[in-house]
Amino acid sequence: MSGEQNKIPQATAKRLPLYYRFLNNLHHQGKQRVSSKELSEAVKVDSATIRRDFSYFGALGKKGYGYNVEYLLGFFRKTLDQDEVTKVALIGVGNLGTAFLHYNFMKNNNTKIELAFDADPKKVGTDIGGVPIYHIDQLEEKLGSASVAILTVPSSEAQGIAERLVESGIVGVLNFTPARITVPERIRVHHIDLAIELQALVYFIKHYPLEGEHEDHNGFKE
Amino acid sequence: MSGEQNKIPQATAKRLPLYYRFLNNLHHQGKQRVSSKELSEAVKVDSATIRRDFSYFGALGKKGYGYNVEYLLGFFRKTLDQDEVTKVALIGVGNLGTAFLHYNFMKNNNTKIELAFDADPKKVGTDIGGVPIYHIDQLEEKLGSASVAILTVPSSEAQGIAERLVESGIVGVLNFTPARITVPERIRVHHIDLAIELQALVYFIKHYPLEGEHEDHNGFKE
DNA sequence: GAGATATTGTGAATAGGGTCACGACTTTAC
DNA sequence: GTAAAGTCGTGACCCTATTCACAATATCTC
Ligand SMILES: NC(=O)c1ccc[n+]([C@@H]2O[C@H](COP(=O)([O-])OP(=O)(O)OC[C@H]3O[C@@H](n4cnc5c(N)ncnc54)[C@H](O)[C@@H]3O)[C@@H](O)[C@H]2O)c1
Ligand SMILES: NC(=O)c1ccc[n+]([C@@H]2O[C@H](COP(=O)([O-])OP(=O)(O)OC[C@H]3O[C@@H](n4cnc5c(N)ncnc54)[C@H](O)[C@@H]3O)[C@@H](O)[C@H]2O)c1
Repeated sequence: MSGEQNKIPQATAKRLPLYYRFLNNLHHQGKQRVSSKELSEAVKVDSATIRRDFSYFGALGKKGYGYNVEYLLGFFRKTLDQDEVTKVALIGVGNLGTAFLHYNFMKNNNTKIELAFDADPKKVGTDIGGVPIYHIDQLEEKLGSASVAILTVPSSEAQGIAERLVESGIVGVLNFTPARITVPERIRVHHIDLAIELQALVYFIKHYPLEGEHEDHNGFKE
Repeated sequence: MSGEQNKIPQATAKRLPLYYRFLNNLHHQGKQRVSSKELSEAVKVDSATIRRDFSYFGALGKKGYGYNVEYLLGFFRKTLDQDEVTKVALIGVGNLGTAFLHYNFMKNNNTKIELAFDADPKKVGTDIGGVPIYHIDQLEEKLGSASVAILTVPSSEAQGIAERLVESGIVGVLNFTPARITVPERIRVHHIDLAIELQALVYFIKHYPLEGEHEDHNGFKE
């Protein structure tokens, strides 16, 4: 069922939502055609990479012309959305979790946070941005057909909750806690570790200073 | 200054804060030695990769023994510049920005959000988690020696603010907006695009379902 | 319609990381 | 002291992704 358009590299798959978003922008601006070069400037991805990415889906463009925005958009809509909304559950309505709920995650895409869980009785029973908050004790009972979970609980709770989620049929986890959770191999876990992202950025700045390609050395002191 | 221990792969550099964090845990647990295999299980990184990562810094371990936790920790502290705090400014104290300020970013590391900016007069003048919030009009005036910025403004504002930040001497940006900003080459920008992370996770689940491989992949000889 | 120009799609080369597998060395057991 | 067990550091290999560079093909100009 899902295995037909098979060989798309993962790196490409991660860029698809980005392309999709920018194509939407272009479409709203009334643009009818776009070249890989233009798109490259907008999304900051090399134009050859864009052409290669698109080519995995066949010949979507026309030589000497570029790509038809509307056609491309329709194509991505089918490819990304699969006209099927994935239900997402959010666990841990604290600082981060609340922000995500308010963001009411996606306007034009295939995911929706349908429900949330917390251990705090003050939060249970309320809703944020239309998403109801249940008590974590009701996890198994309420989870329903949600297949993806966003994990924003304290890190000490992460492993235990992850196990319950897996038991309840979740197949993907977006883990914002610093804990590295252990789950069966069939479960996909993506870590987003904000503290590490910041530390890594600082490390790169200090250890791999980017040269401004112009020779103008303005005061890099030792 | 920074160019001596040069050839560390970026992938390695991104894992260093992770190692550091787990080594700290081990140290607090009173553990004195650790093998790459043990560490591997904790951080979910292949043990050969860990050894390779460490080896870029020289021979930090002892054959037949493993690594001395305290020594390794001291080494990473120096390498990651834990002693020297990088000042960070946060721009846009909305849902996400507020969460970050409350998190009071890092306990055991080298970065600190020192100040924040927003355009909303109701927020200006207050502080969150001890971080003062200034008006965005005072950006140039107050920014001081902050060298990194966290960007959590509406995406329409991102490019304009980024330009002002660059003008004011910022060298790194952690961009949480969906906008792809254009900056001089010497500026390092890391994008964290939460919507895309979620979409990509969903895409992977649908198109690359992980088989629950019962066969464990411990291809150890014998 | 012809020549100039634009742009794709892709083979080939390059870059970048991850993993295997084993020699070298250390520690542990007895 | 000797043998067994444990673990590192790394050469060799493999895989994935990126980039170059160009033939093929389309559009545009007049
Ligand atoms: N806020 C940030 O900026 C930030 C940055 C990086 C990482 N993180 C990580 O994200 C996670 C959440 O951070 P936060 O700032 O939102 O923390 P928080 O303390 O504000 O929120 C945690 C929420 O989880 C709830 N909770 C606690 N135990 C629970 C359980 N067993 N089941 C269900 N809910 C439970 C709490 O009631 C609370 O609402 C933490 O692991 C943190 O380390 C946060
Ligand atoms: N909240 C989320 O979960 C989430 C998820 C993914 C991406 N994002 C992105 O992160 C960014 C922030 O999201 P948010 O939910 O915190 O939005 P928000 O609207 O809650 O916050 C934006 C803040 O920026 C301030 N602001 C507006 N214009 C400004 C300016 N010119 N200078 C300084 N401050 C200004 C506003 O006053 C507000 O406080 C957005 O670009 C959003 O797309 C947010």
